[in-house]
Amino acid sequence: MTSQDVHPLSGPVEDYLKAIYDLERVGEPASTNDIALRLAISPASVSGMVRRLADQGLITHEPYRGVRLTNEGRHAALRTLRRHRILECYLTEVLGFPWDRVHEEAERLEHAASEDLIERMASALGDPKQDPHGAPIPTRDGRVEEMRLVTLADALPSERLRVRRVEDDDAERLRYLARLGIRPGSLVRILDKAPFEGPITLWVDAPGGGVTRAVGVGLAAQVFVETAAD
Amino acid sequence: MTSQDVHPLSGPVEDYLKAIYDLERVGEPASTNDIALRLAISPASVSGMVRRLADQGLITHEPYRGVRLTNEGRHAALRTLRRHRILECYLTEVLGFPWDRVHEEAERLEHAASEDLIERMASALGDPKQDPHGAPIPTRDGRVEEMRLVTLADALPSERLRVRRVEDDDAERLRYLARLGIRPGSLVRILDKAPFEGPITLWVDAPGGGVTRAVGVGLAAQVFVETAAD
DNA sequence: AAATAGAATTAGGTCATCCTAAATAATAAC
DNA sequence: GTTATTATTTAGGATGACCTAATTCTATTT
Repeated sequence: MTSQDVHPLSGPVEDYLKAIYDLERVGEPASTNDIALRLAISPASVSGMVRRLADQGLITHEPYRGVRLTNEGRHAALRTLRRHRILECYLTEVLGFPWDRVHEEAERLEHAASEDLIERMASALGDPKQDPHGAPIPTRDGRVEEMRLVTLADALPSERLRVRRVEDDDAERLRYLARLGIRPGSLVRILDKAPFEGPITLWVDAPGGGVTRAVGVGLAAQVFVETAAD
Repeated sequence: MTSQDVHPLSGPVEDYLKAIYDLERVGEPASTNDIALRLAISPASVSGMVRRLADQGLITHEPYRGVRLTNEGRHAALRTLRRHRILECYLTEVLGFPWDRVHEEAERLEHAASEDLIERMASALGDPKQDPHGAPIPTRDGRVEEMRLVTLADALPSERLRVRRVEDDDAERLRYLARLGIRPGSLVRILDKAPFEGPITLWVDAPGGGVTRAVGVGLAAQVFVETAAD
């Protein structure tokens, strides 16, 4: 019987909680600046909202040290994340949305869709475990296993790597990655990493032999990989 | 190249336009009070919003005489109406939503769904012409044929009548109508209209012979019928 | 023509969410 | 350990969308 069961959270509030969840996942409490950067709003605005979220018991705030989700806040964030990711799955798999446009659409729908709608979509899909970009979908009761993955920027040369997840927040990046053949499930191998943050040369598996590609460190940091099983 | 192509309309604005569209359909320009009643907000708030809508060129306002949609406003209203009704169809037909709950869900989603999403849903459904409650769905380019129908409260006894449409804005009413066997497509005949706004006695066609039902005038006024071709 | 009922508007607020500019606190650099 | 840099917060505003209470307008009734 927590407060937001009665008053549903506003769109902006849900966005803050998602952002904080994501920043916190890296380890440190989320800083005002990071939240501002991620939501593309001014730090001053974040300060204001942070107070309100803390008042509502969704986060704890140690001034100048950052912000952490309470259990209630984390649950709310995971509910929104589940909505978002189920929507992404549904839009791609059932309605044929292109890979690079589901994020934006889901970003708006997630605040308007009822739990009931989301669960109907989830059932229609057979309860998917990952969204189209490889992000894990929280369960109804708020569990996720966030696999801790290495990015392509951190991985070492010569091992065979399986792409597991790519950041989905930039449509153009997604289109480019798709053109390179990099998407969850792809098999890649780092051939070379140029020094001074230079380009990373990759072998990318493809039907009919692989191809060689080069990507910058910035892009590589948005691609999460795992050592390939076989 | 009208203004709202750039700045999409807010949820509340879309709701005002829908309400005005619906009120205007009856003939007279929409009055402040009627709009307020329909949106369940105070008349004072409507006065304020009306000024803004007029400034944006979505309506014309003759003070103390009412409000009319401009072409631009009408188009916006019809776009929203199309969204709403396609959503209702999709929710019932594809996702199995119950009859009485689609309105509420669509009411929220219509402000968040992109045209693209709506058109994908429409295609998946084979471009439906009516929503689950019998309301006509505007075309992409903003055409509707609003059939002018008579309500069950105004219809005369003894003719065979075909239910064409029911108001969808009250879930409880919809559940009750369904229990009575009254939904678009149903065949009914008025057996008796008690005086002084008294109950209307109906014969309602049903599998395995018809049944007799009685409804109040208020309810009957929410049911639109046509003389049955049979 | 004056009085009055009802509808619409204005006046003055609130709340959530954003903003910029200025002030302050924490951290890092010398 | 003072100074500079950077992060954060406060001060003061704006906007959109609502509110209640008071006022003004229109239309109707006498």
